[in-house]
Amino acid sequence: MPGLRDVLSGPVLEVAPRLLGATLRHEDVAVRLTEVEAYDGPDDPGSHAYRGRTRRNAVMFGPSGVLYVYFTYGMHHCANIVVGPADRPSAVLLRAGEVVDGLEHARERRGSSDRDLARGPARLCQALGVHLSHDGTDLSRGDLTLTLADGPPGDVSTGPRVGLRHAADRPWRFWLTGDPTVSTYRPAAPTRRRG
DNA sequence: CCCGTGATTCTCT
DNA sequence: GAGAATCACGGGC
Repeated sequence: MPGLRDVLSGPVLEVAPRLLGATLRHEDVAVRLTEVEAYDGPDDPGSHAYRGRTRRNAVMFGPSGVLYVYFTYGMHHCANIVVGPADRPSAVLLRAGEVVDGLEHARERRGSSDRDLARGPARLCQALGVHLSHDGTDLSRGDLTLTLADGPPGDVSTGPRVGLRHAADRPWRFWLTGDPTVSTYRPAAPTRRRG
């Protein structure tokens, strides 16, 4: 049976759907992933890595199996799992999940209905208590761990990515068909010009 | 639909 | 450097 690192080092479009049903745990809270999105290396205009390495995206250029966390819109954190071969900066954005352990703690952090605890990339981070200090964390040890699902999680759907201005139409979003914790689809906000 | 919110990145100098 | 645009979002109406 291949190890976590072996699975995650494959091509991002193969790895992303395999992360559905996997469990990401931070201390007492665990989330079963129900929706993810692929960002594929230097040729993907939607990826943070598209314009090369910066301080923010540096961990995308490192080994697979670590968490890439960034802060955006002045208030939200989003988490990705770095995947693919080491020379290719690819990652899988964790868009939504179901809280399967530490429900009380997740409720304290979120103050929402149970369905919405991790329904969206920033909500997922908030429910898990993941923030910038976790950027670059290795997921195979420590208090932040990823466990792959034992078998196929069920039907998987594919569709366009959410909220990007560039290359959103690539059907690189994967989710568990019919799962209620999958995020609501919001197309990218139109670019507003200052007037 | 609107808009908060502030770090990051871009585009000039 | 400075100033401006951008932003893989979410809550509220």
